[in-house]
Amino acid sequence: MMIEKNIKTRNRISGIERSLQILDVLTDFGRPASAYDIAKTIGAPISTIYSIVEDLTSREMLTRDSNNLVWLGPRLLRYGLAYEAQMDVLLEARKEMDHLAAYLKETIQICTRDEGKMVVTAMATGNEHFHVASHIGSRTPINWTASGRLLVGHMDDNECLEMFKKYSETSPNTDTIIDPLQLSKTSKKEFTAGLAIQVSLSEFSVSCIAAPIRGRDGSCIATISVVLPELKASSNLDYFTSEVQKSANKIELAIGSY
Amino acid sequence: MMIEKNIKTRNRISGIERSLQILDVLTDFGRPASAYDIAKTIGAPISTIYSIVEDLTSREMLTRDSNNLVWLGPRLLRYGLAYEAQMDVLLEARKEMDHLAAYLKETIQICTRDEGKMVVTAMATGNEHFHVASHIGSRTPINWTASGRLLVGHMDDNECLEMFKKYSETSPNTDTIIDPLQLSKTSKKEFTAGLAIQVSLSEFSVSCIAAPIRGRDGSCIATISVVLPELKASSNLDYFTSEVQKSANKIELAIGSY
DNA sequence: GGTAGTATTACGTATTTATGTATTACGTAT
DNA sequence: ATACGTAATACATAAATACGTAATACTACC
Repeated sequence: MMIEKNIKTRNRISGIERSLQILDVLTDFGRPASAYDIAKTIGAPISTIYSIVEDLTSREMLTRDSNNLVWLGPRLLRYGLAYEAQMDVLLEARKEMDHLAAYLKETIQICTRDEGKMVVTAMATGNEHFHVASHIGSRTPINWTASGRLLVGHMDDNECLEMFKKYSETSPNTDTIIDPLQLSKTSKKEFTAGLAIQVSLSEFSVSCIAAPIRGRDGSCIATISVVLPELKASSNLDYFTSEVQKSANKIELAIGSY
Repeated sequence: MMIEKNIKTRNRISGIERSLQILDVLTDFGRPASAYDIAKTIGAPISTIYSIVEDLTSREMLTRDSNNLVWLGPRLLRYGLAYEAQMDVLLEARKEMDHLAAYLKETIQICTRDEGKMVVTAMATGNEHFHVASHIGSRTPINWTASGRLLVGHMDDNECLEMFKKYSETSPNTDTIIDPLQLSKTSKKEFTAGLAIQVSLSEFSVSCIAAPIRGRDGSCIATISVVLPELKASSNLDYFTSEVQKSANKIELAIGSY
C-alpha cells in the first residue's frame, strides 16, 4: 500500500500577482523599502519576493538605491502618463482647472478615487503664497475630505455604506466624522446637491469647496475643488461655490455627460 | 532504440515579460487595441496574449471597452502618480513651472526623456487663448525638439551620437535636422550653454525656449521651457531666455544640484 | 558566548503556465 | 461552395518558476 502523500495543496501565486502585490506595498508605504520588508508585509515567501524584485528591477519597473531599498521605477511613470493622456476627462478637467486657477487666483485640485482613497490627480496653484499640504499623488481616506465623500456619493445606499465601513480611518483631527451611516447619508446628500464643503479638517484653517464631475453613466468620476484660507472662503462662499460648480458643469459638457 | 525527440528548445517567455510587452505596445500605439493585434505586433503566440490580457484585465492593469479593445488600466495611473509624488525633482519643477506660468503668462512645460523620446511630463497654461498641440504624456522623437536635444546633451560624444543614430525620426516638417553627427554636436553645445531655442518646427509659428535641469551627477534629468507664438518670442528673446534659465537654476538649487 | 531575530543568497522540486495545436466563426474574394 | 485571412477559445503538455528548505552573516539582548 502506498503511503498517502501529504495532501496540503501548496498554493502557488503567479509572478504577475506577486509583482502587483509588491507595487501595491510600495504605493501604500509611499517610500522605498527593502525586499525583506516587502515580503514580510505581504506575507509571501522571502525567496520569491527577492527573485521577483530582482526581475522587476532589471526591467526598470523598480529601482534600487544605494541602501538596497527598492522603489517604483521610471517605466511606471511612462504607463501612467500614457493612461492619463488618453483619459479625456482628465484632459478636460485639467484645462478647466488651469482656467479657474487663473481666474480665482486660488489653488484648484482635481481628485479621483482609488478604492478607499481619494487621490489628488492634478493641481494648479493660483496663489503663490498659499501652500497646501496635499500634493499631486497624495492619498487620503475618503471620509476625511469633501471630495472623498463626493466620490462615492453615486453608489447605492448599501454599497456606499460598505465603502465607509471598510475604508474609514480616524484622523489626527478630532472633527473628522467616523460613523459610517452618517457619512454615507451626508455623502449622498452632497452628491445630489452637487456640492461639498469642508472647513479646517485636513489642515489648519483651510477650507475646501468641491463639486462632483459626473461621467456619462451618472457616477462621480472626479471632483474639482478650490482650496483656500477659511476666512476668504466664508466671507465669499456663494461666489466660490457657484464658480466651482460652473467649472464642473463645463467639464461634464465637454466629455459628453450632458 | 528510441526515436530522438525533436530537440527544438522551445523558448518560453515569462508572464511578467509578456505583460510588459503588452503594456509597451499599447503605450506605443497610444490607443486601445485588440488582443489579436497586440499578439501580431509582438510576434507572440496568440493564445498566450489572450490569456495574459484576460489576467491583467481582471487585475485592473488593463481595461476592455465594448468593442473588446483593451487599454491601460487605472492601476497604472496609481503607480505612476505614486512614482511622481516621490520624485522631488518633479515636485520642485512643478512648483517653479506654476510660478513662471503665472509670471510670464505663457505656457510652461516640464519634459523628461524615456529612451529615444521626449515626454511632456507637466504643463501649465499661462495664456488661455494659446493652445499647444503637445499635451501631458505626449511623446516626441528627441531630434524634433529643443528639449529633446538637451535631454541627451550630457552624454559622452559617442553615446550621444548613438542616441540620435538609433532614435532620430524624419518629421512632417522639413526643417527638422536629421544628420546624427550634426545633431549630437548641436546637442552638446546647447547643453553646455544651458539653453536651446527652436522656432516653428513642431508646430506653425510656435517657438520653444528650453533650459536643462541638471541632477546631482550633472546629467540632464528634465527641461523647463516656454512655448509661445514666434512673434512674441523673437521680439523679446533675451527676457524669456533669462527667465527660463533663472527658473531652471532655482529648481537645481532646490534639489541640491548646486 | 549563546540564543533569537533580521537580512540575503542558493538550490532542488512540485506545480503552474506559456505554448503548440486544434476548433469554431465570420467576412469576402475567388 | 470553396478558399483564405482574421478573430477568439479550448485543451494537453513540455518547461519554467514559485516555493520550501537550508546556509551564511550580522545585530542585539540576555
